[in-house]
Amino acid sequence: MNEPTVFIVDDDQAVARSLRWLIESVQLKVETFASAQAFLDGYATTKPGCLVLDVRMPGMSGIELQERLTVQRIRVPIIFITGHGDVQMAVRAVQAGAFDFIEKPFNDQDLLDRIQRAISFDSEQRARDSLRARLSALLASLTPREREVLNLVVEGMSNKAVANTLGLSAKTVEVHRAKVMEKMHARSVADLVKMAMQNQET
Amino acid sequence: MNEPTVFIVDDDQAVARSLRWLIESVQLKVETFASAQAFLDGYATTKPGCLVLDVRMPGMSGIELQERLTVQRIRVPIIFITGHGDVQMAVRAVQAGAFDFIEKPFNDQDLLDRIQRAISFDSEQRARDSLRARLSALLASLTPREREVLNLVVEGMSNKAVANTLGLSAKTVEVHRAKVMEKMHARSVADLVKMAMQNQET
DNA sequence: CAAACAATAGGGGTAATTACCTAGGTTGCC
DNA sequence: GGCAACCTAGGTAATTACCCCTATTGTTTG
Repeated sequence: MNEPTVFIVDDDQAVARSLRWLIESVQLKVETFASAQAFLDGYATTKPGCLVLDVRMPGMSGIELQERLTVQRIRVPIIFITGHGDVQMAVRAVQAGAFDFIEKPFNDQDLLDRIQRAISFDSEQRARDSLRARLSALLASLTPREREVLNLVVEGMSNKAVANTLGLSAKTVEVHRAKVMEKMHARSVADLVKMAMQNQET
Repeated sequence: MNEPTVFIVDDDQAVARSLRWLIESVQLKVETFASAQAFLDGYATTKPGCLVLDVRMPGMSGIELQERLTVQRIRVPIIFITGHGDVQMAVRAVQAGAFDFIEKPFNDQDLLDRIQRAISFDSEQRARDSLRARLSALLASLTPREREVLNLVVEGMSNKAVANTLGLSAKTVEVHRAKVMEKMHARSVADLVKMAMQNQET
């Protein structure tokens, strides 16, 4: 599960086989799918790696698959492969977040290089995502009241100001605040502010 | 200076004229340049707007101009216009930050729409940049010692901890800290942390 | 229904921050 | 030389934050 996989989606089995052969030659794990739908059904988002995707396929096209993945917030890096140069399609795909877009015939080493870059990108992205997920989990463990207090503390308010804003006694705010610090594993207000900022930036 | 300008760079004067006519028809300011070099020489980075740029030109190409602008950190949004579809070039240009890349013949309204989007993007980008510039100016007004103290405070350290780290008395740290708050126009540690974070994120 | 949790609030004490004052030593510049 | 800045540091008092305790009320859940 930890080592990256290159997912190949191509309806042409001969192409898929030769891609598999090429990519396996550099000791990368490969999984092939004969259609976009097969990929949607069979892909486990927890697996790191990247997607090598044919643009034009019967049924769901590669572009449509990209759209579906975007809607589902699945952000596996996509390297499109296309047989015939359509500039508009390529530009739109890249603007929509495609990692790369290359034309056949391509240079084998060039493709391998791009795959390596896509895998690195995915790895960094997963690291960022896992940080954010841990943060969200911490925030989710707060009660509604604690979240309110947290927000006001992050705004720079003192306990007394928070108490006035929420119509509570200063004592109660102290309790909530201490609980927030404990639950968030924060040792200072600075930590809290940093966490809150990181969380809202996506 | 405040209203956006569409900069057109095209060696074909007939094309430049017809683009100017099209764009001026929607009450946008236009400046035309007959070569990439002319644009580099004549463009004032303070002017908001976007760049409509021909890919292929004698002398410096549109792509080369994009590279030069990137090196000089000039981030005017670029809409490339090309006569012949080169997928690799389009993809590289977009990956390098081009705002858009369209082929001739293009739909007039489509181009105008993209220009409007580019102008909006530039406007937002300039707003972000000016915020960052103001922040940098505030930070630049700090003395070296104040900056050290700021960094440690942002790390979440107490005055005493800062004093120990820097080999100072707690009293001295208090003075620096107060001066930092005043110079940064911050009313709380939370403000300081936010400013420091925004500044390091580019 | 008992146990756990959430929200409320008080007492009492220590530590830290903030605001106000003074003041000496160094350095760079006109 | 003198002025302005920076860095240093002390006193004092008010405010605020942090920590350990108890306690009541309501809700949720096994």
